[in-house]
Amino acid sequence: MKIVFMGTPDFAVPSLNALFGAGHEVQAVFCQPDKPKGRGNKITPPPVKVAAAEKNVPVYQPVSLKNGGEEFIEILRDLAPDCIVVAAYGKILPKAVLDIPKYGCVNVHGSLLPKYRGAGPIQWAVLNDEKTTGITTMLMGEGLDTGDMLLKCETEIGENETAAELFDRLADMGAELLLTTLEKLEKGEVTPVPQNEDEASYAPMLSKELCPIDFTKTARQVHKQICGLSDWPCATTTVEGKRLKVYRSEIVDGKSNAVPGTIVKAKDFTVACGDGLVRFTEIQAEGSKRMKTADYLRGKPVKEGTVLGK
RNA sequence: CGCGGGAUAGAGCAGCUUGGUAGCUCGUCGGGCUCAUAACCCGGAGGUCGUAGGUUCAAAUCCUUCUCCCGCAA
Repeated sequence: MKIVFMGTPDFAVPSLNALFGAGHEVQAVFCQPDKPKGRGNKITPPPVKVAAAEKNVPVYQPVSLKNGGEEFIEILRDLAPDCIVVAAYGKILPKAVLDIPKYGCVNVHGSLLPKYRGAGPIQWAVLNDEKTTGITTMLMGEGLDTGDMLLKCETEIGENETAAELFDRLADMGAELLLTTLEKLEKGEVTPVPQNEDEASYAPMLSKELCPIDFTKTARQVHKQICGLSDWPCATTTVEGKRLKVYRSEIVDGKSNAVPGTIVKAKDFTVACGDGLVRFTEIQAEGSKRMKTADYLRGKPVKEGTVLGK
């Protein structure tokens, strides 16, 4: 098929590469403009742009497809793709674009729609302690992730699985499901199913306001917060006034009457929550690298009785 | 030129202010104790102190260059 691909972050890269691998003709790639990022505010190209450049595919980075994006819509009309594939592109496509391809615009979304529409479906599924999540492919409509569904693929979320790990798994699953979807779409073997609006929920982009750990919550809630925010933006607390990022944790059997946030076992960084205990297993201190908690404690032991977050 | 922290043995750190013997916790190897052990005791190996210069009788330490890593803010 002649395909135009639209996507921006890492999540979209496996899908793009899958299109190449399956022999589709990728005519062009659209992604967000390069943005200042990280230390020193260096201009950084999105991962999809890098992946496309390796294959020598033309890359377009319109600021908008709605206002002032007419020239890009002309480009799309001239290319006349059979299908536009969208994976975490980060922009709403106007109807003028949706109407161009013969087979429509196919979106790869990281949740079991209609749940978790929006920019952060994978992380929110972990944060909310969902047992399963998955990938949904759909024909895009004008709303935010509201289009008719094509295929789904479900997977379990591991007890200690971080959002980053799930993210990688779903990106690969999405790539696979995308190929299947295109195949069936071309053969007319798939019937679009409307989403049930009553079951819809919204998963907004994560913000750093979610990061500070509230130890008065249950151990399970704290644990899932840590998993869901890892690697980014990452759950945080403080030790003796210094910031500590927590990348991984485990729920520990047992109870403590200590004030929530108290380190009850210094040897393996077990902390009391409102109900139950959690153990940090991978952390990062200010100015230091991310490391296993055991490594951290060798150089900077913590004291039992220390209360975190103060 | 956004702000700041860092690079020392396989791992994590201290030492730097006030230059002068390479230190701690752990791992590793050997030995001992023990019914036994991830516990305890004794001993050993292992480091161009990130790179390149400078100052000095002498630099991990003071000055400058470069590289890499990290937090914050966007």
